[in-house]
Amino acid sequence: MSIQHLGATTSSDSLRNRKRAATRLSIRRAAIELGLEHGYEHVTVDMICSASKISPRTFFNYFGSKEGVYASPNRAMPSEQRRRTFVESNNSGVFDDLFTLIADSLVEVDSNLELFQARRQLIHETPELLHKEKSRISELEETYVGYVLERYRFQGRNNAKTPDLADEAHLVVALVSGAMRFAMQKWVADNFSTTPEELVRNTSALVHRIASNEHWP
Amino acid sequence: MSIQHLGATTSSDSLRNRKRAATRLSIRRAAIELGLEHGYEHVTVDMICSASKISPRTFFNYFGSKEGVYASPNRAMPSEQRRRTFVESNNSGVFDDLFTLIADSLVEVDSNLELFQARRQLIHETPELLHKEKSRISELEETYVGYVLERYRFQGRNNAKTPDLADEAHLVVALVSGAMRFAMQKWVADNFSTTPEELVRNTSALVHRIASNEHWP
DNA sequence: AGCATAAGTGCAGTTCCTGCAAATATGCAG
DNA sequence: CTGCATATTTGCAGGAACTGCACTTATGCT
Repeated sequence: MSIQHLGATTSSDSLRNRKRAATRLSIRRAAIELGLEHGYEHVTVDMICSASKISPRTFFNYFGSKEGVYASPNRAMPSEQRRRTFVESNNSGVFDDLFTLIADSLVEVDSNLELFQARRQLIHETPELLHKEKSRISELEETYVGYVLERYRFQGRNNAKTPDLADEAHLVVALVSGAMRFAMQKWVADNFSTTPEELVRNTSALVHRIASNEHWP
Repeated sequence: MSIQHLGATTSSDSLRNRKRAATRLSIRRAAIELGLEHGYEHVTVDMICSASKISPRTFFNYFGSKEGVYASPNRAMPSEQRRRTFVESNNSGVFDDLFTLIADSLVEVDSNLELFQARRQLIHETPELLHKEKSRISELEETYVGYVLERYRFQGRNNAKTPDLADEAHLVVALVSGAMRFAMQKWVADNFSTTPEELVRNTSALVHRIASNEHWP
């Protein structure tokens, strides 16, 4: 087995990989189209399969479950670059910085904008899928807790001075997640008309207003 | 059909109703016991049925789904009394008041404490059930948004002065939900050792600390 | 062209869940 | 106590999601 060989089979645009990607896309396209037409619960995987001309077994090889075909195809993880910026930033509060970080990583839009929006709409009108999407996001929460802790440590805070530092980090992430859910919901409700930047700005402003109405120190 | 008759059949402790409640309880007991023993995904409804000596069809008559048997049996809606107090209160900020309101309504413990804790533990160690529980809670969010808006109006705020008042209410609820998820997670992690009051106090204190570290007005 | 590997398929079987109709239990009237 | 209306439980047939396994087909080298 030569180096050539290795290079060829692992290259991301071999015939095989391109074909795989194309099949994957056509299945998702069919699934979303059928979903918007008949509603999620009235679409069977057999329908998706005949529409995209594959066997049910292949469908499950690709997506693992019926819901899987409607899941976000993004990794949604911030780049190392962004992570460092967040950890070492001191410009603004954790809340705003983390909110922006997550927003940026969510907004790396699908290659296909049309499909992306169709998918969003379907998810929006299907509570079951909406819940799944939410839990997918919250699975990353532990990662973000780690980032926040790194940032705290970078600022010189530690467990000796603040015994419940981990709790504080968890709560920050939980609060930001709440704000994020609000923002995303508003985004789909507005039919994606606002830019992510505006959205972030508006939400931040609202948070500030709420905070200033509390009797907090 | 006499009034006597009507009174008897609708009374909540007729033989029928008591029997129903007993069956319901015994099914749940069996399901949770099996869940803790084998893990949620390795429990089939047939197993639950033979353990509680009913037919599968009856199981679905009672709970509608396998997950249903593990769902919280509480309504988790605040009483009218509490609602009014929240709407008309002016002591503290919305955030703290809403957080307390929701916490109180969640904590009306099950009649059977042992079963309640067993259920909590099982949910805690079963991501799928945990997510379901979360979405069940978030279905009440619209109700809470209504409460917050009522409170705003009671304080003399309205859409004329604040066009995005509804957005503000939604965001408040989203933020409180985040804090609530944190608190509940901590509660199960601590094995229910802290009292709900402590939990609320600790979480509030953390929120205040976080807020004071932000550069908010 | 031949061959190793990857991708796709067929099929049998499990589990969750539903509709429908039949069997059974309950509680009241007479 | 007996019968009757109503509530509860059950059996059965079947649909849909999903998995494991063995088998065929396609791909990309040499």
